[in-house]
Amino acid sequence: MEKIKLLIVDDHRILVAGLKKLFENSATVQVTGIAFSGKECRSAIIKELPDVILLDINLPDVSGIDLCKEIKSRHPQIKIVALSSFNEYAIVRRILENGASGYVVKNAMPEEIKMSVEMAANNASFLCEEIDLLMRKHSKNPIWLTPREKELLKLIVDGFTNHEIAEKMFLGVETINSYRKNLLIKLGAKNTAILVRMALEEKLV
Amino acid sequence: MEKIKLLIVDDHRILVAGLKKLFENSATVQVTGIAFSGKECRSAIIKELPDVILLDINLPDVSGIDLCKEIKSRHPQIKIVALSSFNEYAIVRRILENGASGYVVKNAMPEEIKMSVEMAANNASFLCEEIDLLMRKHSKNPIWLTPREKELLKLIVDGFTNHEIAEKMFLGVETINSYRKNLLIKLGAKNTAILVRMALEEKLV
DNA sequence: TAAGAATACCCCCAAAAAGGGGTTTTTCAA
DNA sequence: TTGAAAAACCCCTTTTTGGGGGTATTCTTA
Repeated sequence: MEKIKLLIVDDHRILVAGLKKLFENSATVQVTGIAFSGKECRSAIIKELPDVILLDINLPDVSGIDLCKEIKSRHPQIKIVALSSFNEYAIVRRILENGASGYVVKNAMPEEIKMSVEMAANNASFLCEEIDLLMRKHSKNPIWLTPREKELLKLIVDGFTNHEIAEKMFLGVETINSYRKNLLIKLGAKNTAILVRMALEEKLV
Repeated sequence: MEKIKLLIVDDHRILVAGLKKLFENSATVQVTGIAFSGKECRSAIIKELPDVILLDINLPDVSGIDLCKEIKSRHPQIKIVALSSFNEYAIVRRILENGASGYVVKNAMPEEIKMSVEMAANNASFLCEEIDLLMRKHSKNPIWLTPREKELLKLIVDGFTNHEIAEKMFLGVETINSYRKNLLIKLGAKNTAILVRMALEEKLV
């Protein structure tokens, strides 16, 4: 059986060195390429046709989420494992929605990283322990805002008054008022301060 | 001349592997120890008495800032280079105030990391390029709040009304009103939403 | 096709915040 | 010791928000 061809995409040079070392003596995985940016990643894919990509979602030139989507649409057979420092629900959810087979935080155990690559290659999905826990916790009380509500929330966070928002959204001030009150109830926020805080902390905008 | 004795403290195993590799063939630096937590760090210091510590400021068990302070008070001769993913002014400033000789982001070039350790050992300070730029930018318009203003801002972010804040701070509501208006002017914020946003984004609280 | 969201609108009113003016006392450093 | 900054207080007014009720469309999906 052939070894799994792995492409590592991350601008953290030291981390990449660590990853290379991790797979150095692996019987199942072979690191066939390294890329430090989205651009390098694209050309590496064409050159090497990897089976799995370990993809940092914070690259200097492109959003990891967009890149993930792009890769999956062009090469659906390539499996992607997202690699990131963030353990935030919104980010994980978005990257999984965009075709990633796994998500591993950078301080995960080496075994978890190895595992994630092998699982991905076998068409299975994998989340490191920390993220798995996070997803379970959040799936209990998912905060789901309608597109319109998100739009409004963003404008509130940007500091516009109801009057200004009404103009921007081509709606009546009363409508904005209703929406706003609804948002407070929906998020259990007592006032604008809490609303803004939640929006920023939970990355709702 | 003796080699610089370096202790690496970071819970990101892969990154640590990369760092070890980085110094493997170094003529000037020798990695004498590895620690994956604050606890391990403390015992490693006693055992090995390193010259320089590469210290991740996001350890699982302790705040890197507190740990840095603690180490410097017990072993003033040990130089500390902070290692982090964050490029935020408030964090960098705080860690430098607490005795760090340098600050390097994790996606810095390997040369920068080597440099930072050597500079630290020679009693010089070092900031990686990205952080150096950040510090220059922010030193132009430092946002300085008085202790009382910070206290107030925190309560605003926590969603309390002027009335509630007045009770908590044992002050009159009018006083809170004045302070609050002053905060808006000082930070150039137009309303509470912007105030909360700035407080969170600039880590003023 | 009927229920349920989501969207958009309306009124009243009270509470809170924001904008404008001030004063006094304390604290701390030049 | 004398200023300047910080801390605390006060009044008036308008704007913005929040709390409580509603109603009427569309659009989707079971």
